[in-house]
Formats: sequence, structure tokens, C-alpha cells
Amino acid sequence: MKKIEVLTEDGCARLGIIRTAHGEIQTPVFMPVGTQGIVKATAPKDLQDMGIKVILANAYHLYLRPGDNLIREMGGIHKFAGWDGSVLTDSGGYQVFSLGVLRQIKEEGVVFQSHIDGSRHFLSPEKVVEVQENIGADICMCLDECVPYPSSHAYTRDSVDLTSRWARRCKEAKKADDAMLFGIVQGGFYPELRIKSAQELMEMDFDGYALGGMSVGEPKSIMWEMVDTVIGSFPREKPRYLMGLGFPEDIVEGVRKGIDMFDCVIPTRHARNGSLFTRDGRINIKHAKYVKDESPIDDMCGCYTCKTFSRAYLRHLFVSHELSSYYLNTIHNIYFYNSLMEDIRKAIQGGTFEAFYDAFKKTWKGGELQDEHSIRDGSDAGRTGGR
RNA sequence: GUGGCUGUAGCUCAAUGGCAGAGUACCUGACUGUGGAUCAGGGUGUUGCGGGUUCAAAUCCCGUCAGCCACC
Repeated sequence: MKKIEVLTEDGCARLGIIRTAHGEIQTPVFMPVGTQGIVKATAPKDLQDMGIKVILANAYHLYLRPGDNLIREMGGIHKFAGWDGSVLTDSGGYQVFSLGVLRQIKEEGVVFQSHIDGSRHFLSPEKVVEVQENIGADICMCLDECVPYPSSHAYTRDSVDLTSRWARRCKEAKKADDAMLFGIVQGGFYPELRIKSAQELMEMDFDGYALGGMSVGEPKSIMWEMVDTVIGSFPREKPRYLMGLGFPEDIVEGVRKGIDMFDCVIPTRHARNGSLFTRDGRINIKHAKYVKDESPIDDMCGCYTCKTFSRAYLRHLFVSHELSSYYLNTIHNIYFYNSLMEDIRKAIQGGTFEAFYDAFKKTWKGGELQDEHSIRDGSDAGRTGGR
């Protein structure tokens, strides 16, 4: 069954539509992270006004607090959190990885301690699906094991096997017909294990395929090599989701390779840390050099923050720890990412994505020190992809 | 007016004759399926000022200025 309608393709880049119980999502799409069902420092209306169609919530966090059963009693996450758009929930597999000290992975599932109160919990693949259905997610993710970098071949192989067994159990546990369930490809940075993982998941026929365990400390060129290794084998009519990425340059690169969906904490977390995106790269609003800067963050940006405030005032708000700083910065960064995705879709639609890609590479300066590194890696990966 | 106490980084304060330090603030960097969190790096100084003693003074002596307290 068709889970994404591919409207047009430009090279490997795809323009498409994913239809969920809460509307249509044009792809390629960037999903802002809203762990608690809401994007930090914003209100749902702000995102709706910008044209955001889908956010990413987190089953692990919502399970611990306020509890998935409570959310179900309150009518589901959409009603509870006042969000009409689509919601994708991450299963908590990544939290098991990132909160590693507290966890124990067994065949049955994961035992872990709450980071909130230290209480012990057990999450199985079945439980994770139940939690996401209670929450009322439009797109659910399987429980997976995200292995650190570097990990041995033997450990990674066993981990892929476990992730596949868990994926099958997730698939069998799923009841809700109106929700999709995505499988997550693991395999660390061993091409044959990535292929094995992808093939085993495809045999189970998920609604979409995610690439997990990326950007965990490995060189970017290796990460893109893994994407190249498996993406060609994915079915055309299923969404492809690169989990946890990334910076604008990562997204442009991913789209070029055929990725449809992205999520990342960067635009929102960086906003709260004063790091703001412009069409040339990133600036940090806390820097003293902006103390009398009357210009907006980006004079080409159409967001409320840029239309209303100077860098000088935004710096003042940030330095003063004024709450509005987090709001205004977040609004800007999400608007920036959304505009980037609109531009990308427009380019694919017009068959000019390659030109867009080249122009982006030429003008984009990434972050401060991160710049050269990212662009160099991106270029290498780009050549590989072009062959 | 007399006596006493205090004066060191933007702020609060350490260092009792031996390389002028801490917390905070500030400056800089990191952050990739979110802790507005956190982590890493940086000392930014006429030790109120001017003399003196000493191999060596924030430290001891003299003078002076400022703030505070007590007493005329």
C-alpha cells in the first residue's frame, strides 16, 4: 500500500505527499522536535501560521510524564496538546542510548531508570507500540537499539538481529489502523550490516523506513556512505526518514540522496542557546559585536522576529535571560528551516534541485568552526552520490 | 575634631613578607530520534593613591584620599 505519493523526482530527490489522519504532509519535510507534544518555547498556533504540518514527540518522555494512559484519557495528544497537525512519536530507542548509564538491554526489552525520579521501568517492543497508540501518534516508530560509535562488528551484528526481532514484535503488536509504523534501520557503520538490517525490515513491510543511529560521533563522510548503501533498496512508495539530522547542509545533502523526512533538535535547541540561522550561516546573538546592531537576524527572512526586532534588542533579551528571547529565537529558527524545505520542494518541483544544491553549497557557511569541516565532508559525499 | 575598622578582577571576597587567586559576572567554542540544561576554554588587575624599609611588599612603616562605626 502506498504510504507516500511521489509527485516528481529530480535526480534522487523526491517531492511527495504523506497522508495521515491529521492531514497531508508535503515532503521533503523537516519535523520540529516537540518532545512533550509541543515545540519548546512556542504555541501550536505559531507553527500552524508558518505552515508546519508535523512535529515529533517522544514516547519515552510522555510515558514517564504525564503517562500515556493519562493522555489517552484526555483524548489523545492532539487534543491534549492543542495541535491539529500530524504527530510522529519516537519510541524511546534513542533515549535508551543517550541515557545509557541507566539502562539494561535484554531480549524482552529495556530496563531503565527514570531520569525524573529514578523509578525503574521496563519497555518492550509491544509496550512501546501500546504507549504510542495511547498517545495517539499518527506515525509510530519501532523500538530499536542505537549502538554507539565505534562499536565492534560482532556487537553491531547482534544488535541488528535484536532490532529486527523487536521490529517484528512491534509490527505484530500494532492495533491502530489509522497510524503508521516505521521500521528503523541500524547496523552502525558496517555497510553489510546496514544492508542486512534494511532487508530484514523490508521483508516485514513497514509503512516507512527510518535510518537510525546516525550522527553519533562518526565522521560525516562515513554517515553518508551508510545512507548511500541502503537508500537505493528502499521501495519508492514508502517514506524514508533520516533520524536526528541535522544542520541545513545535512538536510540538503539528505534530500539529494532521496530522504523524505528529517527531524532535529538543532533549530530549537540552538535558538534557546542564542545560535540563530541566516541564509549564509549561523550567528550567535550573545556576541558582543551585536550590541548596537540595528539589522534583523536575516534581512531576507519573513518571520515575525526578523520583521520586528534588531539583533541588538534580541541580544539584550538573550543576555537578560528574558523568556521572550527563547520564543522569538525559536520562531525564527523554525521559520528558517521551514523556508529551506519550501525552497527545496520548489526546486524539485521545477526540476532545478541540482542548481539549488550547487548554489546552496556555494553560499552556505555552516557554523563557525564546524563550517569547513561540514562543507568539505558534504562535498565528498556529494561526489560519491553523483556516481 | 579624636579614635577605630575597611579599601585586591565588573560584583562578593581569599591570599600575613616569597610567581595575585576563587565564586559569580563577562568573553569564546561545543551541542544532531531535546534537560531553557550541560560541557570545554579564557583572567579581563596601577592590590585606592604617594613615599619608605627589604634581595623581595597586597602584606611591614609614614603620609594621603574614600567609605563605615564609635566618641566629642
